[in-house]
Amino acid sequence: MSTVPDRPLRADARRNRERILAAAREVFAETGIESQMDAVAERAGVGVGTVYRHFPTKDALLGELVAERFAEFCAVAERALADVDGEPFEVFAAVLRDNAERMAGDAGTRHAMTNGGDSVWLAAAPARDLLLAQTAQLIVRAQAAGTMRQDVSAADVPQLMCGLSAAMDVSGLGFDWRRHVELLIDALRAR
Amino acid sequence: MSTVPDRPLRADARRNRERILAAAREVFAETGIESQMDAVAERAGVGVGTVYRHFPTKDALLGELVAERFAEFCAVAERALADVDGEPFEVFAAVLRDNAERMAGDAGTRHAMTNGGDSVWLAAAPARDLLLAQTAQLIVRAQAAGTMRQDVSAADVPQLMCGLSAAMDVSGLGFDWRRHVELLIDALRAR
DNA sequence: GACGATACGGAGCTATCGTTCCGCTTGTCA
DNA sequence: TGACAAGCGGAACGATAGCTCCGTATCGTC
Repeated sequence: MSTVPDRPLRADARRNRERILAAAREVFAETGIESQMDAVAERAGVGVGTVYRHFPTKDALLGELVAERFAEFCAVAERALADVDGEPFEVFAAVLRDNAERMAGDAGTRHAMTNGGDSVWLAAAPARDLLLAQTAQLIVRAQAAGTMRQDVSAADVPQLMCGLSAAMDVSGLGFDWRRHVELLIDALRAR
Repeated sequence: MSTVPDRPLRADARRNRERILAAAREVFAETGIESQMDAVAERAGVGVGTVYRHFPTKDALLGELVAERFAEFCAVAERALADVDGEPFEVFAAVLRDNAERMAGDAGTRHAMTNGGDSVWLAAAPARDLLLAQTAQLIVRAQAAGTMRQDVSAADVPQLMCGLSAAMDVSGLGFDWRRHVELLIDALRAR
């Protein structure tokens, strides 16, 4: 997972690495995955060469960002799992809403998910696996409480969420992703 | 709306136009929107210049294909509207399943919808508007029958279907679009 | 069958963008 | 403070892919 250097980085290198990641988050979020490496470098106040010193390819940089985002999703799910008082289906629904909100603010990850190559996914794979396992636990709880459809499986969720995320980018008029999430949540609710 | 020439095309030109469209459908469906114009030309047994004579830009060609697909969707919806005997919600659901099936077999339109520029949508706009109107009618019927959620609006449908279509392309393991459609249909069903 | 308009082919132009290369700078450690 | 490794900058390279240009071929008409 990600690029963990053997030796500690020099102070300026560490600083630049963070700057590059921050710049990449911004630039890709604004202009999408098509943004150029030069744009990332410029935003970071750094030369392109420096970007490539830290991330061997564009996909590696994208992968790092996606991995970070998935780590966030995992943290959200972790907190939800720790909540043993809330109604299980509502806890699950809140996770979906939260993740959707994060995706809505991050065009970069959205584009990377739908257009990025396998290499992008590779970097995020461990976090994705963890997230799937956490999702499965949340589902089991809600099903035990009888408030979620019994036939829902953990695999349904990423599929629906990927669809949601992609729909956010369709350049049609008046797409309302909050409405979309609610419809998906209702689809999974027991009836 | 598409390129309707003022004068009738010469016989060979008309033949080539059809060949190019057929080739484009195939190539884009197989390799996605990233396929090169040269590949389309080769498949059509034609030079690139000829492709550009018929379609001024790649987007124009893509737009034509998307417009054709939407025309198909409209035809499906038209037939559904003519069916006054079937249970209205099931008639509506059948339209969704049918359209999903068509999208599943056409990577070109899928990619054009999610990655194509506004110009691609422009060509399909009239068909899209018609489809939306037809969808609205199908919805009204099903709601009148009490088998569809009362709060569903016509705008919900393209949003969900775009998401479905995009999810088909996510390079994760074992995505099952048929399952996805059924979940969406259930989301809209009255409870 | 001949002539003009229409259409074709495909080599090559051009712009874009990821990536590399190498001379220069800066941090670190003794 | 000096020396050396680590890091930096950004011009330039090369591959890709959309698109153009124009000499040649084909169609429709008289």
